[in-house]
Amino acid sequence: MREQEVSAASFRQRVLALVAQVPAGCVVTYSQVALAAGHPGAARQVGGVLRGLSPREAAVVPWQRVVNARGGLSTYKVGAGELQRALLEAEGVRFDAAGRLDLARYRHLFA
DNA sequence: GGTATGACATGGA
DNA sequence: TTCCATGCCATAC
Repeated sequence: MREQEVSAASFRQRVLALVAQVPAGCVVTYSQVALAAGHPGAARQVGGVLRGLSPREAAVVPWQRVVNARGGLSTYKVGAGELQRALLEAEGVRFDAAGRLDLARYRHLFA
């Protein structure tokens, strides 16, 4: 999606476009996505968008690369958390004993 | 069009 | 550093 199209899209569309930009092996926080989408403070809605992803969208958008500010996973669906962690580890992201990843190391910054 | 909801963030204890 | 309460705001009903 081009930048013009992104700016004209709804918050939901922007979130999907932004998350799609995150390269493998990197992650971003909900607040980062909200800010980049032009709605600072709407971090909660980022989760709301990902919550309602259709199976087809979930297959295209790397939703597993979106984590909370503590570097932890916040998936609400039982099982999704394990899947998310497995996907990230497959991309080279390591988790510590507390189940959190090193944001300072894996965080992706939007342009 | 109003109300309820929620995959978060942040500050204080 | 962890736990609780409060604020925020687009979506879904």
